[in-house]
Amino acid sequence: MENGVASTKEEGFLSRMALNDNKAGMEGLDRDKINKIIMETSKGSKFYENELKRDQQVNQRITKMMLQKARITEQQLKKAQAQVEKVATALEKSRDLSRVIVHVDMDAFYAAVEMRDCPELKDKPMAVGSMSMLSTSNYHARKYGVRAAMPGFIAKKLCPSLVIVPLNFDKYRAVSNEIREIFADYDPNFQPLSLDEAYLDFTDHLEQRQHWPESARTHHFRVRDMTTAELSQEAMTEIRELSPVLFEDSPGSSPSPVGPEGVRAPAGDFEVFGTSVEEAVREMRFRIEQKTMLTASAGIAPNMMLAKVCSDKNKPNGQYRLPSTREAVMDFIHNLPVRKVCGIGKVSEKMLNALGISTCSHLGQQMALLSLLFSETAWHHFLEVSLGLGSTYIPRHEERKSMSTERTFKELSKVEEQLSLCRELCEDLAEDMKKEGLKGKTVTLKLKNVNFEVKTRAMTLPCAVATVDEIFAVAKDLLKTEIENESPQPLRLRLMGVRISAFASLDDKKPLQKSIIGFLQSANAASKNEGSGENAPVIAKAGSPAKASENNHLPPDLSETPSPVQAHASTSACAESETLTCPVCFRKVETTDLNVFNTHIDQCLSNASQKTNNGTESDTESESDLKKDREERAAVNKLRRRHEAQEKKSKVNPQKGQSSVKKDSVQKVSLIKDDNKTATSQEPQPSNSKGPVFVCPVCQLTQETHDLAVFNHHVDLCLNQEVLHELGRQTSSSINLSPRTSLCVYSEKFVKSLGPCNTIDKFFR
DNA sequence: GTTCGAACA
DNA sequence: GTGTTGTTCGAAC
Repeated sequence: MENGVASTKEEGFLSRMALNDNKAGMEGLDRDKINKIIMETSKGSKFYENELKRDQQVNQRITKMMLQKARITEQQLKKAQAQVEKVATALEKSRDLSRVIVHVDMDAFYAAVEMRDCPELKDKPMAVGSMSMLSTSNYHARKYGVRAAMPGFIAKKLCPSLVIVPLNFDKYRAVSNEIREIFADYDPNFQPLSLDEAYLDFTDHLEQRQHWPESARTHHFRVRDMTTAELSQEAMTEIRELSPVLFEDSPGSSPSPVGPEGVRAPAGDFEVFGTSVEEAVREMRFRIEQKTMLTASAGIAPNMMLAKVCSDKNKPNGQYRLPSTREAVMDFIHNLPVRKVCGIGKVSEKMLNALGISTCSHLGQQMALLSLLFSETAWHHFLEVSLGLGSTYIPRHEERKSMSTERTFKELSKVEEQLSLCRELCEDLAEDMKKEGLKGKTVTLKLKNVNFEVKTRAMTLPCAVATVDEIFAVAKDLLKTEIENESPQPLRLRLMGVRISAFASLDDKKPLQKSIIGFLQSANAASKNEGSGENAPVIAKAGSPAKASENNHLPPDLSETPSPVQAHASTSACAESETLTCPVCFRKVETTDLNVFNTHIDQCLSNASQKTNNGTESDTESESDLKKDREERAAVNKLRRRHEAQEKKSKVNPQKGQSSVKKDSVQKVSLIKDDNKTATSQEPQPSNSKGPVFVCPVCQLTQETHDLAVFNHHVDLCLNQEVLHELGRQTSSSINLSPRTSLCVYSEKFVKSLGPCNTIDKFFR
């Protein structure tokens, strides 16, 4: 109520830096004094400067919004109002008050666990985390303004006697498992939000509960569960004192005091809970407390949005039920600060405040305006909030959409260190991916420099990847590009992260993967037999049978790590086009079904390998087949030699030596060359070489690189494909190209190419 | 459809 | 001495 308005009239300090007292246990604090200390401690730091910048950006957004508002006509507003009413009517129709949704939230969870395990902390202001960052604080500390997401060193300024306890996730996870077991008794499909929070649908439980005998609603105090026979009254009192570790003055509805329905045995060793919602929830909280010696708070409401707000109402160690009537809901919403609503954070709050909106009823009053100033998704959400609506269905199990790992460190500017850190992150990520059996197509690199500026760079591959080498191949390229873009200045990093997303289900990929590996295996065997110089080692690396499925045992040497193309060659192929070209017979396969395509390749491969086997292991092969085979090889070698000759010339002078290249493309290449003539083809280009984009003269596609060497690789690659297709045209009608010959065309350059891996994709088209 | 920054929990 | 993980959205391309 009061806090919304306060941030609109901030004087001099950044609203985003100021104390966020939107948290239980933080009412009635001396905000001004606390904010002064926060500002004084922060001022001048890089972090502060960045926050200042971001605050100004938000202010600009607000200015823009206000200008937009000023241009809105009466007529527009009227029309908007009609539209809003239409949507509101529809929403109102869908209002469902029949579900009983509960949001449970452990009180100051990490801090409470630490206090439970170390009673000396009980009466001290304490927080869990480090000097850099606190995860949570106990209620003593909150009185000083110390709260979650506050750096420890600032907290120490606010409260010099603060005890900071390091995080112990294993412990919290163990407790979390304990409470989840209890949740499952009330709703087996409960949705955990974090280690200490969950949504539960109590509807079904309550229905059954009505028929439960008292015995099923009777729960014992902890002492009863102890194996030791009888505990003295003193011992029991002691345990009870330990239990609500948090506070003396809890707002109410604690699981222990008897409610109207509950029955407490005189000795206090068991309690019978009633059949109402409140009783059921109180029982759940009681059981949590008995099991973990920690308290929880809960909110009971007809939907998730409201339940979450309600669980905060009587925190700590309390619960609040919002009756399931429209009237009660609307009353509840009326003065509710918008910031209390899940999804409305400090930026949205500030923007709404600028429009004079601080409570949910304001929201309802201004909906027409909001519908003109905010996106559809945003104003629909606002409208729902203003009507007290939220989801009544708790999703069972949401599938993960991304997985990431990131690390903050003290300044890292050396390229080698950055690369090796990047690899470490990829190793961690790959390990996690393996645990969940995931593969993803999009790799995102996250960088934060010493000025706290965050950048993300992503690359989507045509095929899902999972191993260290595959992920690192992409992340490394992304990182290298950023390093190049910054050069000659170094990237001064304080954080690096790697994320993988766009998951493919493993079932989709497995069969095809087998095929490609088989493909490369045959090739490897063939190339060894043939002993054909340059190709052999490369093929062996990408597709040697032992390493094909798990090629994360490559040497850690950075220069030896595979490029994305190589990574793909070893794992997968994707097909998203309408027709697919078989890499073995070069015929177009009219399908988008990878399994069908796969079967086709398998067929081709088995034909081919039969031929190969026959050739090497039996004498039954006909002369003509042998001859054909030799012809194929001769053709491939001839084309390859021709291409190599062209390539040598083009390395020296890209304009020449590419006879098949169209004129206009050549001009583009020469333009690029002029721009880069000072750079050697081996070294990353300095930032001043940004100039024109590279357009491949063969495939006509723009290449995302400023490095001529990289670009050359790509052109080589395309030329190789030309060779392939030329060969394909020559042979598709009469000669069935065997895997070993077609594999010869995977020249070293192809496999080593740094170019984007859609080249492989193209190959399969 | 992809990429990227931003907001949010 | 200002964290980590994951999701979602909107804008730009």
